[in-house]
Amino acid sequence: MLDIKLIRKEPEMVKESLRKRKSDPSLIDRLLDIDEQRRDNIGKADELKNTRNVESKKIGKMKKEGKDIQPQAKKVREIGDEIKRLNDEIRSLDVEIYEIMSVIPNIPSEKVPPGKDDSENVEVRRWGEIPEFSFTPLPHWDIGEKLDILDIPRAVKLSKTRFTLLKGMGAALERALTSFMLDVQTRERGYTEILPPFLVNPESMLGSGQLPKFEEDLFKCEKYNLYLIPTAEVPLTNYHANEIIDEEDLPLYYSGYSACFRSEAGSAGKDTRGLTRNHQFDKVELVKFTHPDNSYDELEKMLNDAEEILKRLKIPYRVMIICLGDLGFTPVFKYDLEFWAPGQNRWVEVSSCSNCTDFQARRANIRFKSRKGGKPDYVHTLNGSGLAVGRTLAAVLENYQNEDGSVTVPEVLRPYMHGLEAIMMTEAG
RNA sequence: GGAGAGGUGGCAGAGCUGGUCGAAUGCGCGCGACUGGAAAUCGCGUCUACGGGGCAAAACUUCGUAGCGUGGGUUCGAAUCCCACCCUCUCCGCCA
Repeated sequence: MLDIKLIRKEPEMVKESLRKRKSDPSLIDRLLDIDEQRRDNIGKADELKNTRNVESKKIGKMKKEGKDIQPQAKKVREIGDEIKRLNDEIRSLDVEIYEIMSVIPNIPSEKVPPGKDDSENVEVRRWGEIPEFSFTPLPHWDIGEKLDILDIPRAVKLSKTRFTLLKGMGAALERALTSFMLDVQTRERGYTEILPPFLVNPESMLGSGQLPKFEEDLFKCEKYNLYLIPTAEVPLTNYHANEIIDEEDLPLYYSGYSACFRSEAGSAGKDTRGLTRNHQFDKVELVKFTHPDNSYDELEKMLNDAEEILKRLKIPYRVMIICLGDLGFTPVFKYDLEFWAPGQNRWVEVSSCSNCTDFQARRANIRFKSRKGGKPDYVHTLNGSGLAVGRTLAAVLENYQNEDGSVTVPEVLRPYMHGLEAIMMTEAG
């Protein structure tokens, strides 16, 4: 949600931003028109309410004095009818304003590079050596199948396509990765761990920006009016919804594991194999609530927190800045982390770290205030994956595969795997 | 799921035989006085949103409106009455 005052003040700038995002800039003219009507009506209604309050109080006095209140009551009732009419108008204008406001995307930072789609994202740095194999490295789904730790056909039998099932050491490795990620973020990087609900109400989905525009991407539990979360960003960001945080307490860092559920509408044909794009996956999420003055610095730190996981796993990756055309609805600036997948001979996204500035804070009504007074202001919210667990598992399998079909367990994960050094054919299952 | 009780400001807690209630009181918090400093004490202050005016603008200020779980209704007027929904607590049932 943008600030309506900003739209009033600089409509051309907002329109230009919409044009760049291929949204319809005429929305803004419509919005400003309704906004003016609304304010006009509020002014009229408030004036009438004032009159009503004054006249109404007179009735109280008249009653005490034993006078006939009927003529006065009739007069005030008529004022009330007019107020009711204006209120109805205001309400329908409010609805229309909200409908428009909630589909206007955030205004990208000026630092976002131009570009029409993900092919124009900008690489900022690489870490690690791309490994050389003396054999042809396999994609993770082949590795997983051979080791009998990834069973997709059975997952499909149980559920439907685009669901997966981990077995034996595969499941254990997923758990190890999750614990490792959470331990790093909570014990070393200052995040407070949250294990959130995986089903949330529509208000929460509105707060973080999934609704109303992206309903088709969500799984809904119709009977209970709840949605399965597509990321822990939703519950973590809404954690402070409708609250005013002490300025002294900022920044706040939260990290949480959740299963994530995405309908993947419109992704037919993409990444159909393996762990890369499924309806359900595990993720450790990072969310920050920061002072508006330092959200960009905090984004850099958050990016480093996500990178740290890949560094310790010794998986080569690169950092990308997302260009205008690939940015999405909510963030003003976004980094992606992509690991090198030798079995697929390509880079695969494993994390996104975004600064959403006050866009979500406005929707979810998350503000901060100094104890010493002053007006509350909206916090900035940031979110990032730290990391997507399923894809990280894929990264481990592909980067740590050996010629005999075994997979070496990365050193940092061994404490979480009871010291296991490698997953062998014979140990499968 | 059944029975009952209840949801008031940062917290606790009055008000709930409708008008003078944005709402007593206490705590907390902020500023000031006192003090070598602190505690205690005393004084002042302390919600938010929207709309209009003042200011280049923000801060701020002034006027008005709204808000006592949420949404409707009754009434000239609702924290107070009625309805629906949500939530919390206690007991029972069920259950990992």
